[in-house]
Amino acid sequence: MPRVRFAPSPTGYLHIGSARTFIFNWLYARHNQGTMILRIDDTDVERNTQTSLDSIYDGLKWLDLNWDEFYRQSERLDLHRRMAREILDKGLAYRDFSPMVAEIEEKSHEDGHWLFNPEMRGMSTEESDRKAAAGEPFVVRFKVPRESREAVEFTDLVYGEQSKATADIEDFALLRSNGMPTYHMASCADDADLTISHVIRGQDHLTNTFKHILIFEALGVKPPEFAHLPLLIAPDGAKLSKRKHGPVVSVTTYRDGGFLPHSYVNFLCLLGWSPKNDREVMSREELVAAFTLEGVNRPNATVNFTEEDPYDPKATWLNAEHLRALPIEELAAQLLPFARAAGFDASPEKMLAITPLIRERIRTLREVATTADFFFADELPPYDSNELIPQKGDARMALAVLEKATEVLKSAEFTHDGLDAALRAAATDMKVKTGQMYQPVRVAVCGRKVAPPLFETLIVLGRETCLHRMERAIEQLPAGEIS
RNA sequence: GGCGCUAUCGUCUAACGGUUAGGACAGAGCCCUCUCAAGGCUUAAAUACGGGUUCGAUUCCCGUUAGCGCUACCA
Repeated sequence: MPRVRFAPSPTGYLHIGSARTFIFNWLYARHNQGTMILRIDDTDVERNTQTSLDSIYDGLKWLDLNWDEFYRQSERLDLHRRMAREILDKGLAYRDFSPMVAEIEEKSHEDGHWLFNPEMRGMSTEESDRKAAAGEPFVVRFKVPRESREAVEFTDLVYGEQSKATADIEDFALLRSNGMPTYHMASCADDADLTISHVIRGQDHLTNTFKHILIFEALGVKPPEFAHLPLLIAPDGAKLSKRKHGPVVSVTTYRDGGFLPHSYVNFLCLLGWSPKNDREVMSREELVAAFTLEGVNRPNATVNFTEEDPYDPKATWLNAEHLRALPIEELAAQLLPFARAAGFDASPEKMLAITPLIRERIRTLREVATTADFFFADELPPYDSNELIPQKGDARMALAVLEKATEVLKSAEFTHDGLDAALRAAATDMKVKTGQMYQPVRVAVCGRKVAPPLFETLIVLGRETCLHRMERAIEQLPAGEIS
């Protein structure tokens, strides 16, 4: 039974790349009847925030993603320290009493690659113990076995055979001078203790993996399998970041933008993974059934957003697809809060009546605001009365048509067939094309030319509202041109 | 700088040595039609470059270039 984990550090809101990492872990676990573990990697006390933690929970909840076990690293510090101590005692690590380098830049400016401080690495155990006992601050560093071993190797389930010369791995820290474990130490200690079988994470950790293998081996533990995921990048080629790309990197942007949680999960899955059979619109069950690590691609994937449109067009299209696949009742229920947020006095009944009319005209839930507005307005907002004039017609025709239609609507049966027959007959009667009949009526009741099909719209609006709006339209007609 | 990873239409991707290099989104056009959508059809659009290996390379190897990642007492 595989055991996988998603281990975010609560230092920002839930990033879409993190969300995807969770999803791939989750799909792997569900596909293989394994265990999904959520582990909060909060060893960096300075940068952790409760807001960030809340955002992670909110995002996962919205996406309807669950987990089977939960841990917080901050509650497991004893374990991390004990394991670090174990490595130190085995002589596989050493204390480094060098003062902390203030400037991060300092090291990177050096030409060569910093590996270790010979003085510290070579210090005798006695002296090291004495200095430690005297209270001198130190970090514990892993003693990378450059003499005894040529390279560290492993097989990545996505990227294949990996190898790195020990000569290229620096003596990384295990414990900070304040006693807190570093990410490498805490992560490996927990992965070992929680018997994680597969570590599925971003490719930015690929080169860290060599260090992690060293830690597992020092602990006398068999390393888990590793599967690294291609990164999500912005159209400008850079890694997605809030500072540079703004809210597009947050999952809440999509939630607030009216995306269905599952369609968004579907979209994220298609970034860096493919079922290899051209399937794109997939249910959650289908994703679980189709997901394998072999299907994960190696190149980074671009999230295609622009200044004008923060949403990837494919995400929008997928959302429209899922929207249409929803039962009317379900869609109406999803639409309701967005309608209310737009300031509409929306009742569930009315929403249910409108939903079939807009279902194929909206791509996101939020578009209910611009697509269904006239259904909810008591009084239509001002519109250009010239729009009432039919194609190849004039104000005189508009007036005639509107008056005729008003008569028809007073008595017509308010059903699709009833309205169709009555209005069509009226058009024939007046010797105008049906379009010349329908368009003025549409503008009169909707306040614009672009709207759902006319008869259904009239039915939902009801006879009374329709007649009122027709009356208002006739009043608004450009008077001068009529006589 | 060092080390690592990657490279197919604008974007997401398929083709695990032999295809007219396929699909989807976005774009263009046509059809359908009471407008707008939805739907149908059509169209344009790619193997980064240079060497090998091979009867044959998108596919395997090497190099170049480019992008990304790591190189912290961040994760």
